[in-house]
Amino acid sequence: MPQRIATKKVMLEVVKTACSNCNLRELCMPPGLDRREMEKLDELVSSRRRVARGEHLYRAGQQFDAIYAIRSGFFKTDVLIEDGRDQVTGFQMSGELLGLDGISTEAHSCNAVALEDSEVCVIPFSHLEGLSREMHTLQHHFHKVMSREIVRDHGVMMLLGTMRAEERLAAFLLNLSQRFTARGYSPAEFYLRMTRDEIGSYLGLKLETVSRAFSRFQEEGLIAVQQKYVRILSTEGLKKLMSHQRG
Amino acid sequence: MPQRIATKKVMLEVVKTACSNCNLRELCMPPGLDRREMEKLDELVSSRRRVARGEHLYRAGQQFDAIYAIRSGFFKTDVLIEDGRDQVTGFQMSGELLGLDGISTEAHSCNAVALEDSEVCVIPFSHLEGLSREMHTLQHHFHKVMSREIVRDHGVMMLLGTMRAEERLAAFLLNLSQRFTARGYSPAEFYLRMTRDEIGSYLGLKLETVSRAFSRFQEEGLIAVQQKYVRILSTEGLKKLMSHQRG
DNA sequence: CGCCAAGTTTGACGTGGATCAAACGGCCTC
DNA sequence: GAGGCCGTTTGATCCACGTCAAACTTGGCG
Repeated sequence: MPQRIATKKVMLEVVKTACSNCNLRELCMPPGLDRREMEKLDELVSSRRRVARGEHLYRAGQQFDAIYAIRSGFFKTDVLIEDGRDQVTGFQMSGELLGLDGISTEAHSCNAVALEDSEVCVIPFSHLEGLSREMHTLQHHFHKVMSREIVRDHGVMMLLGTMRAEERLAAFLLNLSQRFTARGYSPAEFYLRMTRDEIGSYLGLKLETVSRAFSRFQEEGLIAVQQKYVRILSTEGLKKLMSHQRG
Repeated sequence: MPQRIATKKVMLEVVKTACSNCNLRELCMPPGLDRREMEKLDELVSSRRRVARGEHLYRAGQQFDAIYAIRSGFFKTDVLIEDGRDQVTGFQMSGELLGLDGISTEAHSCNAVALEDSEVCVIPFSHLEGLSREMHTLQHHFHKVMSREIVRDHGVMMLLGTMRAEERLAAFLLNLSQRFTARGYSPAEFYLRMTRDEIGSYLGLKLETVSRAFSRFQEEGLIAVQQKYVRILSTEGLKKLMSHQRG
C-alpha cells in the first residue's frame, strides 16, 4: 500500500481505531474507566502493524521492546530447541496479548507467527510501564493479565502431564469454543486456523493421533468435522470425556 | 515457641533480617539499588511466616492478598481437578516467589506445600503495587520476575510435550543443579526434597518410570543416587542425553 | 483444466511408558 | 531392638500412542 498524505480523512481513521473506540475494549482494557482515563490509554498504542498469514510478528532472540495486542487475526507462538524439536506454546486470538515472555530477558523467547492475515496494536513496553505508574487501574490490569497467562500455562501443563489424547483434544476444542463465544462468535461452529500438526505440537501428540481423535469424535457424534471446519454437537459429551478417569 | 516481648533484642533481629541485609538479596531484588531505595524496599515485607514440612502456605481457592518470597526451605505447587488427578506445577527454593498465580482472579489457583521446614517473607500485594508505582526499578524487576515465570512454564511445556522419560529427568536434574549452584551449594551433590511420585507428577511420568530412569542413569555412570541423595557424575552426559533426537 | 504440493486420513505394526504386583529398605514409634 | 509404615526398586505384562506407509482431498498455479 502506498504511503498516504496525512489528510483529515486519515486522522479520522486513527480516531476510529483508538482503544477507547475499539470493540475489543472489554477484552484488552481494565473495566470501569472514566473518560479521562480512557483517553490516556489511547496513548498506549504507538502504531499498528499488519502481519500476513505465515509471517512472523517476532522471532525468538529478537530484542524485546513492545508487547502486542491482537486487533484481528490469529497467531501461534512456539519455542524450538537446537535439535530441531519444537513446541507450540499457545494460540492467540483477537483481544489477547503477545510478547509477555520477552520482558524477562529483554529478548523474545519464542516465535509468534500469524495463522491468518492479522493486525496488532504495538504497545511500547516502556510506555506501558510509564502509564502503569500513573494509573493504578492499568497497573493492576496488566498484572492480572500476566498472572492469567501463568494460570493458563499451568492448565496446559496439567493437560500435557495427566491427560490422554482424546481428553486433550476435547479440552482444546472446549477452550476454543469458549474463547470464540467471548468474542461474539458461535460457540459451536468454527474454523480451525491451525494444522493438525500444530494442534498436535500444542497438545503433545503426533498429527496422526490428532486426526484419529477427530475421526473418533465424529463417529461418536460429538462433533462434525471436515478439514478445518468444526461443529460441536455435544459440549456435554466432550466435557464428560474430559473428566473420565484414565483406565 | 512462646511469644516474646518486643525488646531491643527482637528489634535487632528484625533489622538483621531486613531485605537490605538479606543474603538472598541478589535473587529477590532488583540489582543496583542505592541506599535510599534499598531502605524503601525493606518496607515491602510486612511479616514472616514459618511453614512446617508438609503444611500448606496457601491452598487453591483461598483469597489472594500477598505474594511470598522464600527465605529458606523448599516448596512445591500443585493443581488438582475434580476427578482426583493432580499435577505438580513447580518446585520452589529460597529466593524464589510464590503466589503469582493468584493475582489474576484474586484467589490462589494452586496449592503451595512446604517440602521441608521453611520460612517465607509475606509481601502484601497492594503494598507491592504501591511501591512499584513509586519505584521504576522495582516495577520493572517485578515485571521481569513474572515474565520469567512464563518463560519457565514454556520450558516445562516443551519438556512435557516433546521429551521422553530419561530426557525429562536429565533436564530436571540439571535444572536443580543449576539453581543450587546459584545459591552457593554444590552443583553436583544435593538432597532431593520431593518423592519419586512428586517428581513424576511434575515430569508427567509415573513414579516407577522415574525410579527406573534413576537406576539407568546410575548404571550408565551418569549419577550416583541413593534414595533422596543425588550426586551428578557427568553433567556432560546428562546434557548429551537431552539433546538426543528421539528414536 | 490438470498438475503439484501441502495437509489429512486411515491402516498395520512397534514400543515406551503405564499398570499390576511383589519384595526391599529406611525411618519412626513403642 | 522389633514391628510397621511409607517410599522405593524391580520385574512381568499391557496398551495408548508413535512410527511408517500409502491413499486421498484441497487449493494454488501455470
